[in-house]
Amino acid sequence: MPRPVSIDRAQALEQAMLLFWRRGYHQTSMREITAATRLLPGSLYGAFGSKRGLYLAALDHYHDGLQQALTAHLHGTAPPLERIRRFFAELLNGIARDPEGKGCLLINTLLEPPAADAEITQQAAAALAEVEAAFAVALEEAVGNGELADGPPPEARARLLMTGIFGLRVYQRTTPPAGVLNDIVETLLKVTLENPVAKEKRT
Amino acid sequence: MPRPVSIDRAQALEQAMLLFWRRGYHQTSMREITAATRLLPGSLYGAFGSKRGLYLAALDHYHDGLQQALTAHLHGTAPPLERIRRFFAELLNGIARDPEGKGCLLINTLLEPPAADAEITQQAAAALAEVEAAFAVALEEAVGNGELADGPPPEARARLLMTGIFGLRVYQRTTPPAGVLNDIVETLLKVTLENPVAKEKRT
DNA sequence: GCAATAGTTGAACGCCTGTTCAACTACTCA
DNA sequence: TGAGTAGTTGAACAGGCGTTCAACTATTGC
Repeated sequence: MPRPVSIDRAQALEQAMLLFWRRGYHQTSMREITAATRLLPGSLYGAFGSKRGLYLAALDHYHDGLQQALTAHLHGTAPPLERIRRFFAELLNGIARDPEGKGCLLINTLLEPPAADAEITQQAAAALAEVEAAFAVALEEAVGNGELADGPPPEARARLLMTGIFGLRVYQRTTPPAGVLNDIVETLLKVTLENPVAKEKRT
Repeated sequence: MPRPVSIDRAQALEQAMLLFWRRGYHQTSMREITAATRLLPGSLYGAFGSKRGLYLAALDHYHDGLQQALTAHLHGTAPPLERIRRFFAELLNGIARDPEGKGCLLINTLLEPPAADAEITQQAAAALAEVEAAFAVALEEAVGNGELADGPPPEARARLLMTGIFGLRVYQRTTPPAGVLNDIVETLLKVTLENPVAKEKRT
């Protein structure tokens, strides 16, 4: 009986997410979103309820993409340390392919000032915690493997890697000279993953 | 001949800085600033020109405070590694004393979305670069000292420490369980400053 | 005591914001 | 085919924004 939905929710979400990513929550106006999505305010409000609702949905959408990246690079069957290295290589790749310097939407969200909106903060933090958990699993595996010597517990090492990613995203905004970010990752992985008294490396 | 200035520029700057720190640039309105400083728009515009001018001045004001902290903790005469450890201890202290989770104004500035305002970004980045330089000096001294074994060059180690600070500020926003930030710093300092093949530690 | 000077005052400006809603439209089922 | 239904449309709303400026006021040098 009713008129069928004709708006492309997924497409709208993608456009809105890109806008929020580029310009942040408060600096993105609903009018910009209506322009980018070619939707009118009414449709947008019908589909997402409010600007905040749209942001939460955009965060979810970003989260989906992140999970795909995790599956592709961190959950594979390659040796765990190599998977971690690949994940960071992919991260650097992403930064290089991001001349606008958008960074990571989740991290941007956490740092976007008020941090007063508990639900939004919580959602971003939870998504990032998944990455940390994936690191911890891979690290534990690596220790079990003999690939990685004992040292700080996997959780501590995972947190250090996360801190590295977070820090990298801040560093990125200082528009550092080329190569600096790569050097940072190299040093970070060296001190975190190469243990001094390491058992023989597999060649 | 003229009527003398009666507004307290320093006090206004301090209040404005606190507001920007707490709520960010775009979410702080001039009206809030007039309320907090008990100044009227005209006086504020007379003294600082624009909201942007006021923000740049607030950034400078924050920078002054940071330089004092650097002098107090990083430029001392204690052994360099100990100075670095103290600086981080002070950082953790500051975070613990910041229940609002304001973080660091410079880092907040870098992550505040558009990053389009080159001058503002530049000013924040320059202030942070001073900290990095101070780390590098202390690290070089430590290597010269024998306190710190060879390893990654001082610049690389300094960048890693900065990345750690940046990452810590993001972590802080996820409202992690108590002790996690301390653990991160501990691990970070361990892997960065304790070299496996280190020469004898001075006791 | 009186100009001259410049800081102070706060109402007002135009613009932009997130959101609403009554009219309209396209579709389905009987 | 026609009634019913719900998605779509976009003008309009109230309120907030950064900023301005003409009137006012406090001070100083003569």
